[in-house]
Amino acid sequence: MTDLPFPTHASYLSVKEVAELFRVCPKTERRWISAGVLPATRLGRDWRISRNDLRALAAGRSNPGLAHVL
Amino acid sequence: MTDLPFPTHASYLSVKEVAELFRVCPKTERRWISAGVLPATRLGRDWRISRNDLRALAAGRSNPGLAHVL
DNA sequence: CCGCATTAGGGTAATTAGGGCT
DNA sequence: AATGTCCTAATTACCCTAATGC
Repeated sequence: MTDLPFPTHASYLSVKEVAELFRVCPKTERRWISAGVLPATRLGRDWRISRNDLRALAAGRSNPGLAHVL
Repeated sequence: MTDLPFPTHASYLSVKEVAELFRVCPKTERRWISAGVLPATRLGRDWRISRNDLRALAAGRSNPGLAHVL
């Protein structure tokens, strides 16, 4: 049911994909990257976010629901 | 047939959306989050509630109908 | 090399979180 | 004790244009 906006086996996600998953504006996500809150790698012009770093971002505390998705 | 206040396939919901679903003030819901009654993930400034957690909560409260919708 | 499509980045208005009070 | 309303500060979303890659 709750389809992921990216392949389940993907290790690196685009800004757009992460934005869709968490329902935030891509711009906000780029702000997090600029602020160093969300680690990301620049590939050419755009950004790639690693799944592990994404977990770390949201899993500051216990997040049962997060494990199901990431 | 009841329209949900959020996209059908969304994995994460905003406080506002869940508040509309339960028909409570967003502030009340944030209090539930603070109290640990409702698991949630903080992304930047905002909170996101996992759909799975919401299902679990509904099921735990013997609310099969709601759990089905979620 | 040119045009098309997509993403990044800037500025501004709107929304949210949190505290105090009822 | 718990919920809802009012208020403020900070963050976010929407608008646009420029830049990059294909």
